[in-house]
Amino acid sequence: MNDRIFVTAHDVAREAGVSQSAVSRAFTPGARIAADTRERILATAERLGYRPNLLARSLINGRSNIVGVGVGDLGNPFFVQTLQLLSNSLNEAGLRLLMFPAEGDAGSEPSIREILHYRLDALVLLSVGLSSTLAEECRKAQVPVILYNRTTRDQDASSVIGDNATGARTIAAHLLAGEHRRIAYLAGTEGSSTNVQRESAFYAYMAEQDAPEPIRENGQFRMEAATAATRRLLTARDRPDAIFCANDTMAIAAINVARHEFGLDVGRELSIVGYDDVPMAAWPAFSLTSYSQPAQAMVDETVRLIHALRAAPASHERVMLEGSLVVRGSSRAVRPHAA
Amino acid sequence: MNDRIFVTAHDVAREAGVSQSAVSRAFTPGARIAADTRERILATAERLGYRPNLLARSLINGRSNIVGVGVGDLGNPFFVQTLQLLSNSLNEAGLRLLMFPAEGDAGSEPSIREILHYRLDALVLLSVGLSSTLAEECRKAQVPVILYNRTTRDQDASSVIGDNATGARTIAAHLLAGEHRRIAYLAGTEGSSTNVQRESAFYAYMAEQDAPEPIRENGQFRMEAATAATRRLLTARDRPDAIFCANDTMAIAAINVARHEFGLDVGRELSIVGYDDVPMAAWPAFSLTSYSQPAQAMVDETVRLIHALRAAPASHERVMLEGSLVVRGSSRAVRPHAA
DNA sequence: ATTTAGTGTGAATAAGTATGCACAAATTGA
DNA sequence: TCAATTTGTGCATACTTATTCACACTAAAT
Repeated sequence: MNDRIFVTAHDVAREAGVSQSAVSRAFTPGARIAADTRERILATAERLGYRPNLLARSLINGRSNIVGVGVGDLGNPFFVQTLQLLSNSLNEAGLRLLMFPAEGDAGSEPSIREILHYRLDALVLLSVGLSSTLAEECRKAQVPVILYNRTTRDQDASSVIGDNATGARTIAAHLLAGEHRRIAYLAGTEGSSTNVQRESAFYAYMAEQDAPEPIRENGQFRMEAATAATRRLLTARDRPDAIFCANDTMAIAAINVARHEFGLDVGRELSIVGYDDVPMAAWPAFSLTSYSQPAQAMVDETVRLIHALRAAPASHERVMLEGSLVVRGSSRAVRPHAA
Repeated sequence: MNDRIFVTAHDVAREAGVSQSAVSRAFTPGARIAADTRERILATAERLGYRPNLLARSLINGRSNIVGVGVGDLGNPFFVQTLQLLSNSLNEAGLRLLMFPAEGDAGSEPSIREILHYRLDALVLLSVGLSSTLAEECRKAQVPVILYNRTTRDQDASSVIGDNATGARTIAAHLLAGEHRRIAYLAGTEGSSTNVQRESAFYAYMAEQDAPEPIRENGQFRMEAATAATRRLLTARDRPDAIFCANDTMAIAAINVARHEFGLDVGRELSIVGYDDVPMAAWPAFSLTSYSQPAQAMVDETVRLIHALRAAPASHERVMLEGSLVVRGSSRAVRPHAA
């Protein structure tokens, strides 16, 4: 059965005329070993094609140098961007990225449960919810959890998020400055902390300013649902003249519908604002006004947290980072000069 | 140092009054163990929060159930789509996905080399080249390599690709049918098999039909380079009336430049055709004519290959799948009715 | 009743590496 | 020169689980 024969430290030891311990030390930075012995061992190892078996190494020191990353919908460019940045940062930090789908739908949680037992250094969930049973599993398996772009009431998990309240309020102020009369809110997944924070801050600010209550539709943070929701909004009698979409994916769907199905001049007849400031938002085809999330900074914080949690697995920390409003052509910033 | 205490099979054994062997057998499907003993052990394990350590398990049976996936530029939606599909398929097949950046740039190869020694079941490279030294490393480490959307002369690697020659010829025929007079080819990364195959088939077909030789620019398969290349093309005196871009990412960059920087009516004044048929190509904002790659089928074949290579690591297989032309608004299919 | 086959279990070992401990050799200090 | 320290190395063990072997026992068969 086991027909794959690998070169082991013993093979190298025999060939180089040393003990297996010496081989191990040659590959362990800072270990006590003579320089020339080390050289000879490394040369022999190179010649035989030996590299330490990382599984065995992980088995001994109890940590795998692997970070689990659960991703939801990769149709969302914000996750893709995050995944790219995270992949690079983890690699530079000498950590491996074990990726798995974690849609929160059927069949995903068993997968997470399985993966937990790789002695993960940490589990990062990208915009994925943390069920209480999963939290319990992680606690049992002693795997620190970091929620990315989401929080939870559960105190066992760390999180890295943007300042959604400030973002939503800034956007509300921007839209009100443009003197829009009928403003809609295209919500993300109901119950997700991200949507709850953006929505409540948005509605609260509108109420503070005595603006009429926004029309509400739900786009699930996804393109298809947002497309349908935008159609409903634009078909309704009291069609809005501005839509705040809870993320950029939905905003781009909204632009597509408004421009190509309803022939609207986005930015003049209808303002559309998104959230995240994904790279695509800057494309001239969309020129989407958006509130940026500092993706690189959020990833940096995530990696810092991973290191911190390796030292103190039981601790937890909640990080919140600021973004900024990026005004582009999809929204008018000031009162229109002609009615 | 090792302050994370885990529940081991011994703990469960002691608690359940059996031996460690019995615990192992309780978790090994098909092992000889009495049903009631098994039940009792599983219940105890559940109570103690025990799950087998997958690292130790992998160490023993010599395979990790982990598949390494090297990704290049995640700015390319085709890779993102592939990654999403692959992630789901591997998960369903009980395999884990270890992702790492493999741009082919500096600093990436050491990472691959490191990762190889996780006893990977296979290494899948998404549109990433396989250097001869890396091929040698993989051979030494007995890790089968699968090149996805690329091939190599090296006979040690398996590959899954689309039929680039047929695709390029079909596109050439499509453009010639539209009676375009000046056709440009926006090339991908020089030397990549994907670009070589598309380019040579495209040029060969044009020559066969006695069409003038295409203008050539290089866009590196990337958006930024393609943007600059398109500017050069459209600024030149003999501006082309059609551009075949070697992938959709470059085609979308070309559309952005043509439409928003040069004010061209894409599809009437200038035809733009891509390759891959990524989801974005269907958006009305682009409506990009493209030659589809059967992403799901390619991923299915990849997973099938992984299983085949687990059984016979030394073998290799080259799979080529057919796509089809998807005509949309960015190109005219027939002769324009008015000159 | 006795052999045969089969079942369930534990002891022992193996997978490949890291590391504490002991000891020899080399170096330092007086 | 001798004690004290430092350096380099090997031996043995540990990490955790899967699996072979041997043994006790039950059930079937003659």
